[in-house]
Amino acid sequence: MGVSLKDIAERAGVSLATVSNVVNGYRPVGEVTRQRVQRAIDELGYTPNLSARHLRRGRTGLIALAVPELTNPYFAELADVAIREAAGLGYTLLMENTAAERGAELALLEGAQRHLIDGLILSPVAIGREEVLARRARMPLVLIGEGVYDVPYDRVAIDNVAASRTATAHLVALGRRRIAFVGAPPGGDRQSAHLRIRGYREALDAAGIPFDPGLVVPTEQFGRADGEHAMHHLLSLDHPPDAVLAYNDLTAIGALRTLARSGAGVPDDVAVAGIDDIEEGRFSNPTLTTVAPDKRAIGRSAVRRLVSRIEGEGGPPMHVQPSFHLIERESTGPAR
Amino acid sequence: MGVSLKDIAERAGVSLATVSNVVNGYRPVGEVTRQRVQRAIDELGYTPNLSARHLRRGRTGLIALAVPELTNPYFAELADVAIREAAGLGYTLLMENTAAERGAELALLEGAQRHLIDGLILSPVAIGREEVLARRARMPLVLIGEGVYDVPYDRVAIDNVAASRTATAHLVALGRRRIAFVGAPPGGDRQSAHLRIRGYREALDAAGIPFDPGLVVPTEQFGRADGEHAMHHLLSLDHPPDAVLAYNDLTAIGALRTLARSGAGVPDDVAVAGIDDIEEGRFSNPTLTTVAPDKRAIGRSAVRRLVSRIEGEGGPPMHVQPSFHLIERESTGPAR
DNA sequence: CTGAAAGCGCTAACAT
DNA sequence: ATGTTAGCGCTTTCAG
Repeated sequence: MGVSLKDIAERAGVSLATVSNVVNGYRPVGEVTRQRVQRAIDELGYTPNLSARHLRRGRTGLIALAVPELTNPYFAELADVAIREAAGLGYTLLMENTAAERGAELALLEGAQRHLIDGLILSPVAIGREEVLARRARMPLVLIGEGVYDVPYDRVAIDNVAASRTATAHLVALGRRRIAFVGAPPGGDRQSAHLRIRGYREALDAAGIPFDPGLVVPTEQFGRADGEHAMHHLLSLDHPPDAVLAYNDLTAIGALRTLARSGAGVPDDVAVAGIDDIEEGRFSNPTLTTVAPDKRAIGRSAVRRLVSRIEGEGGPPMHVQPSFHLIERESTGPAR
Repeated sequence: MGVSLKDIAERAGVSLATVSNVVNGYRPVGEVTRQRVQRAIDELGYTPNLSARHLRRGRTGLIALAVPELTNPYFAELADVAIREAAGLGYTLLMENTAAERGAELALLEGAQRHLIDGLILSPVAIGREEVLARRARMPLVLIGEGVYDVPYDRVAIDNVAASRTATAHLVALGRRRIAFVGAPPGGDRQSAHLRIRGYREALDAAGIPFDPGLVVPTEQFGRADGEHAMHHLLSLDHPPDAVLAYNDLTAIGALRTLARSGAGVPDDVAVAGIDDIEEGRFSNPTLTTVAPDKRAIGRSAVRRLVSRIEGEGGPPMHVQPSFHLIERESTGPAR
């Protein structure tokens, strides 16, 4: 194997403990000794064996970020922020893919990786409040998104109702009256879709526009293909919508695709808006109006909360609510 | 702490070794004993402490996939495949972001994470052949992409010259004569861009089309914004191109954006093709013609090669060359 | 300020 | 088929 503390201790003519203290700085070390040790470390190219350290400390320095889809740009962008933040705090972040499967989310929740990671950031979509409440594992947990709410864990999520209301109000202000919502939850699960629909309805109510259930289209998943199919369905209606709010940017982009293919003008015939502000929407044709959550804040807060808990911070669970803002682009803009 | 082997051993009235063998199956265990041990494991909810196992075995079971950009869909899709493959082989895959920085690539190459990971899959873009040859670390290494070639390590990469040649030949076959290349390397580094330019030139030569250096546009990076700017430049030329091959799909999508904004017709006025086959290009407007590398094969081969080396496979370095194929979509299709 | 030594939980070599 | 035990490399008491 490689160079160990013992090698350094021998070379520098000191004890193991002293070398350890030079490395970790837990106790003061005399200047002369420190230099001798440091030289030995440099000469031999010592780096601590993390497995041994972890075994001894009972912690691994790893945390996991579990998301329903790795290839979803929203989560990729979030992961990017979270990885940097974790590194800055001395932790390594591991990505987990739950594939939006109940079993996977549950397993993680109950400590599937308990010996590998010190804590978990989970974006739950397939499990509900009861399952989180029934959790028995003690590993620190931070939830992101509004998939599960009102549980005794730290949580980081924007106000989805408000975000959705804002986007819908924008469509209303544009003079749209038949506003569809694409991306309702298939079964009845998927809490965050419910919240976004609630915001949508609130904005409709506020504008005195009657709610038409026929304009709310359920989708299996929340990808581009789902938006594409849902839009297809909407265009086949007797009275197609004049605007669409999609569950997220990805489904919105799918909708744009169908509209382009059908020859419908966007925004002239149909205005389209999404939620997430993924970079793809800044380059789509037309560019996509969206609600931008503060992804930086989400990623950083989630990691910070988790690390605080790992390092022993007590206190009641916190709910961090990062901000969001509407970004108007071509898909709801004036006619070109 | 949690439940340990010792607890199980006591509960089941057997030795540590026997429990270990039930868990790992290294030695046969009597059926009756096995059942007693298994019951104890289930009742106490035992899971092995990985740090201890790693310390003892001298391996961590972690491997890293280091890419220049986490938010690039190509790498996200690759990571998705690789994570699954690694899990299937009993390893956990860690994502590392080099941000295309020389220092980061070099550090990883030289064993920055040596005690955390058993092996590294690296997609080098900022370092060159010499730096890889000068490597002193002994940790197993697999390179992906053609950023560095002809080095004594396993490598997984498609034939970039051929891929690019194929795409260019397709544009030629469409009757295009002024074909631009967007995404040349800025400095002179970035080997894979060179290879793609070589393929582009070969196809031009084969068709008897003179090479026009003014149609090769360097870009800082290889993202959407870079394609957008490069296309802007091309449209400002006295004789703008009638086709564009982009370094990758992302830059191609940036080019599409500029073309849409300028009112140019795609493919009528300008045909556009990319390389990578990211899902985004299947939904862009117009949809993007691209060269699709076998990402599944790339991700799986890279992980398998690495794991083989970690587990002691010797032999000369292998070069795996997954296949690719052209996918014709609207951006080079007939006029709508 | 420094040293000695216990022990984290596991695997594997050696015994029975 | 099962048991005993050394030791992986580190941190952290307890002594000095």
